[in-house]
This record gives sequence, structure tokens and C-alpha cells, in this order.
Amino acid sequence: MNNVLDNEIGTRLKALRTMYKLSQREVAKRSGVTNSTISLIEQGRVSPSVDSIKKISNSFSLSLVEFLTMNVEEDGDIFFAKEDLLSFFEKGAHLKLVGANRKDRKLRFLHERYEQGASSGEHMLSCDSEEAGIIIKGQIELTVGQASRVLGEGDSYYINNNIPHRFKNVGKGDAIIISAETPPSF
Amino acid sequence: MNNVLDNEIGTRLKALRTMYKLSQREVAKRSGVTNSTISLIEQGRVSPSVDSIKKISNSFSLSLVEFLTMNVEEDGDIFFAKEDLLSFFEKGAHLKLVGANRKDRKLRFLHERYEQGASSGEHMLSCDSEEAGIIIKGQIELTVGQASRVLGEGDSYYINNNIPHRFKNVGKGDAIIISAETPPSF
DNA sequence: TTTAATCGTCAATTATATTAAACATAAACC
DNA sequence: GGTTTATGTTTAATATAATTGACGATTAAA
Repeated sequence: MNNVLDNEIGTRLKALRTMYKLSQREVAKRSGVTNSTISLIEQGRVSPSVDSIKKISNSFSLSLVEFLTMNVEEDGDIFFAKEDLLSFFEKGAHLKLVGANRKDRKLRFLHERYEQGASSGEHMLSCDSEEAGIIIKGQIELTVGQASRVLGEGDSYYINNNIPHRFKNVGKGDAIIISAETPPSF
Repeated sequence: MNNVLDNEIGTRLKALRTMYKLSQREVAKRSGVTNSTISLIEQGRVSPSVDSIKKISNSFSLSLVEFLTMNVEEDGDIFFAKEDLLSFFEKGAHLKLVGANRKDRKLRFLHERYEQGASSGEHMLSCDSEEAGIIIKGQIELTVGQASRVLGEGDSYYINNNIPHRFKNVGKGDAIIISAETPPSF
């Protein structure tokens, strides 16, 4: 039996499991051990056999070593319901950020909705990140440096963010864009 | 119980143990499990608990992950009796190489004995390795490029091997140096 | 050749991990 | 309220790992 203190494995397992929002029984079913085993391991009340952690690791598509070494810190949620996205609003632009509670993100992923006639402020970013996006609905005029173009549904863009640029909804009704930027500017 | 095939852990343990030329009982004593356990694990007839492999790993000053990931291929011996070192001889210089049967070495570690008046050939190495050494006995004149100096017992050196250099025994009787070079030039 | 020491293995016992089934709690639904 | 469903936990039974003690084989010393 393990010392309940310094319960490396149980802690890792619980973190990994909750990260995936799985119940003990679900992990048990997938890995081929019982829910009791999962419970006892997480509580640090047993020192599992190599067989058991292997099975459990593999059920997460991880090797044993990967299971033992992977970064298991709280990384924010994985799935987000539409209404749960963190929202901003400024001057007719509604922005929703995917994975808001994730720290050390490598990606800023946005759902952007522009009211009719609305436009983003002129973005002039010092860091040179890269950003891509696609228009889901409406007509967006994207101005990058001196270049300008109106993009419709299905059109997309890929720009370096060190060039000043702005978005403007030039169509009727709302316009919607999905965009990503790395590294994130916020 | 493990499948006797793909017995990762038992294989690793046996390789590691024999690499250190330890008996099962010796490993048992150091790690705090019994020799029977060692035997059964090596044979792949049990799937050890995490506690057990941890204890065993630690007895080799390895973490569990290190134990699971370390390169365990036959790497040559670890300990060498004085008379077992591979010896070279050229022009009054007796060289003994530590770990001669190790492959993919990162280090060339030498015991060098120079007869009175003997000197190494002028070393001019194309690759830029680094070499350090210490004089154990006698008087060695070390010439590096234009610089030259006589080193006595306890003196040492650290040079870049892309500069031509030579050793000469300028004292009475033998002179002994212990030196190391990385990456090894032979 | 003995004797003793050391090696890896094995059988029987003990300790422990794992299971199966119940338990307690909380949320959703009628 | 009662019922259902899902959660994590616990308990008693079972399976398995670990220990104890002995065995034959090997080696070295006497």
C-alpha cells in the first residue's frame, strides 16, 4: 500500500480523468479495471500494479511513461457550451473567447460577431503574431495596410499581425467571423 | 500477472542489474524487497506494484521514470580492474583507456604514463573537442599553440583540441596524467 | 573430495491489490 | 414528496503480488 501522502499516481489519474470530464466508472469501462480500483488508486489507498496503470494509461491513449510524465496541471476545460464562452463587447463587436480559463495558451480562438456597420478598432500590434479567420456570415471589409477587400461567407484570410488592420461589417445585418491567432495578443 | 512476452520491466531490471554485476539478493537488500520478488519480476511472472519498482529503481539511484526510460542496452562494463584497461603504447607513452568496450561513448578517459623524456605526437585535431587533465606524478611540459608551461603534480589543464598541442615528460622518471576529452577523438 | 558460500528458482504462506456488490449522496424528473 | 439515475465511496470475497524458507546447481576454499 502506498503512503497516502506523495500520492503521485492517484493525483495524476484524478487530474487526467477530471480533465476529460469522465466518471470513474467510465474510465473503468474503457480501461478494463473496476471503478473501485480507480477510486482506491485516486485516494492513494493502494499501490496499483504495473498492469493496472498500463491499462488505465492506455485507455487515455497514453503510454505508461507518458502517463507518468505528462503535464497534468489544471489547464482549463476542454469543452465549452455556446453560452459558456467568455464574452467581450466593444463598439458593436461581440467577441467570444474559446478556452478562456486556460492558462499559458498558445492560441487565441475567437467567435466574432459584428453588428451592421460596426468595425474593429485599428489593430496595431507590436508583437508579430499570425492570425487566420473565415467569414461565416455577412460581408466583412478587411483592410490590411493599404490593401482592402470585402470578404463574404466562406472567404478567409491569413495575416501577420504586425501590419495594422481592421475589420468592418459592410453588409446588411450581423457578420460573423471565426478567427485564430498565435501567439495570442490577449 | 504479466504476460511473459513483452516483459518490459523484468527485462529492464535484469539488464540493469547485470550491468552493475549485482546478484538478485544484493539488489533485494538495497531496495528493500526480497530476492524472490526480483526473481519473479525478472522472469515476468508477476506484474509488480508501483511501490516495488519504485523501491528497486531508487536503489539504483533512478526515479521510476528514469528506470522506465533509460537506455538499457549492453553498454560495456562499468567497473574495470587496473590490469583490465585497454592499453596503447607509442614512443614512450603508455595510454590506458577506461571503458574501452563501451560503444557510443561521450567521453574518452585516459590514464597516461610518459617515460622519462617521452612526448606525445603533435596533436592537431580537426574536430573541436574539449579536453581536461590533471598531473598525478612527475613534470609535464604542455605546449598549446605558442604557449608552453611545465605542470607538476596536482596541476591541471583545460584546452580546446582544435589548437595543436603536445605533452612532454620533462622531469625525472615517469610522469602520469589522467585526462578526459569530449567528444572523444578516438 | 569435502565444506561452505552464493547463485537463481520454486512452493507455501502472508500481505495486498482487485473485484463484485452494496452504500450514501446529489441532481433530475414526474 | 417519491422515483430514477449517476456519482464517489466502502466492505467482503477473490485474485495476485510479496515474503519466507527451502531446494539444487555452481563456485571457491579447506
